[in-house]
Amino acid sequence: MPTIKEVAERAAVSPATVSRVLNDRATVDPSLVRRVRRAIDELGYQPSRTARALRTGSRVWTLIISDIRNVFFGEVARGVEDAAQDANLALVLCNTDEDLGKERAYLELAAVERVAGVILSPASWAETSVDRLRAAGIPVVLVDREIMADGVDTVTIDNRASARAATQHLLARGYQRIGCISGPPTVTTARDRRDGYRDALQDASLRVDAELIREEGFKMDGGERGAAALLELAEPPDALFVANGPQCAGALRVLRERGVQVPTSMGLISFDDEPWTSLTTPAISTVAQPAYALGREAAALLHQRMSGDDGPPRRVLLNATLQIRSSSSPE
Amino acid sequence: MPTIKEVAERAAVSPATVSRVLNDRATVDPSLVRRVRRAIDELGYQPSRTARALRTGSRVWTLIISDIRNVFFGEVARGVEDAAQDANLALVLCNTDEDLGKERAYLELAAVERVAGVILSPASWAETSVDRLRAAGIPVVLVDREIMADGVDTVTIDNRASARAATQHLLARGYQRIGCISGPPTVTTARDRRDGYRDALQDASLRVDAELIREEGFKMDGGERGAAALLELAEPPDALFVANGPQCAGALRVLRERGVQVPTSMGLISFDDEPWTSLTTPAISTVAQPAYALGREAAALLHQRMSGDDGPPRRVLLNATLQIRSSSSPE
DNA sequence: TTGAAAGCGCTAACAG
DNA sequence: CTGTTAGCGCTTTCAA
Repeated sequence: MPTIKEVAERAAVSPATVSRVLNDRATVDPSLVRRVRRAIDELGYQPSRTARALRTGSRVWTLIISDIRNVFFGEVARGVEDAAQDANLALVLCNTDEDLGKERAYLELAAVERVAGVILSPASWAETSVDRLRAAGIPVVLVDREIMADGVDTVTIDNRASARAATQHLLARGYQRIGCISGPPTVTTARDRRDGYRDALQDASLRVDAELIREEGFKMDGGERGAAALLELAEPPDALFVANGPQCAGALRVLRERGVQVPTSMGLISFDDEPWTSLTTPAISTVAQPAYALGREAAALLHQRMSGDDGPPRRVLLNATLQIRSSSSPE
Repeated sequence: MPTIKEVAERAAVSPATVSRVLNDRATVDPSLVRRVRRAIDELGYQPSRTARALRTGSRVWTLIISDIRNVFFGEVARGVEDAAQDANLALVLCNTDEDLGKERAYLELAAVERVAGVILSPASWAETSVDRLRAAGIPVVLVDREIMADGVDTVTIDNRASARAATQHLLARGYQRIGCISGPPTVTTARDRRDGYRDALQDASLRVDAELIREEGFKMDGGERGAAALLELAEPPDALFVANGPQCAGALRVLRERGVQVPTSMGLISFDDEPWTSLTTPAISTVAQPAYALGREAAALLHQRMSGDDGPPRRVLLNATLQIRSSSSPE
């Protein structure tokens, strides 16, 4: 791998001049520019990002998501990725699998590497800390989920309102006793979606029955456990509101196994409009989140912060939409 | 952020000694070690990986996958990730979305960054080139798919044999006219699965009808197009062999829209045992790939190469298994 | 066993 | 406009 020095020698200029050409500084004589460019081509020279980073700081963003198998985060990642490419930044993707230990390690790594910015979908509201990053002056944007510490930019949807709308939809269709499978209350999306569910019941002057609410892991097996528990109730629900896509797959599997008919014996609506939700029989009603847009929006915010914007922390809300299909119509 | 120099001053030693302690060189006096360790703790010192990389090369692996929304690659990534963590290496994940331009950019980036190793699921057999990496002495392992250039380690399943087994299964169940939806023939998995399908027909002394083979993109819309085209044939198939998970979702959507009954009017078997395949009605028979294991295996191979193993190129084959469900039983 | 010094490849001040 | 010089933070000779 040729270095800047070799290019300089070949072009018979100093390394500084090569550096200027490389960085499009206007103050170089056109004839020298040409000579340098030629030397670069002939040698197939590529500046070392490592060396450059040592001087100027990195051109890398870190995106830390909490579950790579959840299609939602895949879409978020694509949004961030496209934005990063537009901004000529490299993107490092990390997956915590909802594990606080892994998350800590990745945050630490980002701090140590002095990356240019971090987009994070935190594994927990109370325990996830971005202090190390902020202390190091690295801008952080949260996506999808929030944390306790304030002053951090976030991009989310209005989870509570969307959950409420979804639950109201079930009620409007005539379901009477609605169960809720949500995620760990240590995660804001889980908490907010559960609260939105409650809101809807209260709007309808229905009692909120604690045994109808199951807070399980945000993965497939969580949905399985939640559905199993609700079915075993003395008075089981006649409809289910489920708080994320993987959980919905799990819940559906259990309903199938036990021969519970959807939507007649059990109505169903879930967060996350994964591709397969329109393929089951019946097709599943969902809350469709603008996942790609969430990613892009978070990236845009991060970019602003990198460019020196130090205005007050922003909280961007995007709109989710109900995707009504047959799983939520009793007849 | 404190530097090695500040630690050295505080411990009243030279930076060289701090470096030795940092790297567990045996040749440091125990009392000095203690002093240095203390200084490190007190300052909260963390060595800069950037600076270190400039001297010693990076401790980063790059994993380049071709479609982040495909659950299969999510599992592969988890396998690589866990292995990387065990080996105390950072992992950078890149997604090409099957785009050769993006792929080229990521490969270039990996070369320029002089990463410690690359695991790649190439977007194309003929056009993907790892020459830049190999010229730079960076070890490469291919996962899931192969490329034309030889001498590169690969970890895959036996796609041809598995496709053949899947098609044979449909034949054994009595389907007579089997259609094939595969991916772009520029990708080895697509080509091999198509060939395996052909093998099965030939084994059964059936004519291979070219119009029954659709080679589309490896994403959902590819499956939609393939299924639509096959249904419009003068003599449409009575069963479908589909070459990947996203395509299967697309194909199924089209069958639904047109009211084609699975498995009675149309048998179905597909590669990739995605979580939802057991949830549709009927549940879908699949070729289950050991995705996580593929990732781990590729990582293990890369690790060997990093450790100086320069034996002949290896070709690791893992076993896939048929997951038979109701979509492939005509009665 | 330890320290001084050089250098990884690049950029930025400062002269000229 | 250009070159010289210094230095980013670390590791690694080489001497002592």
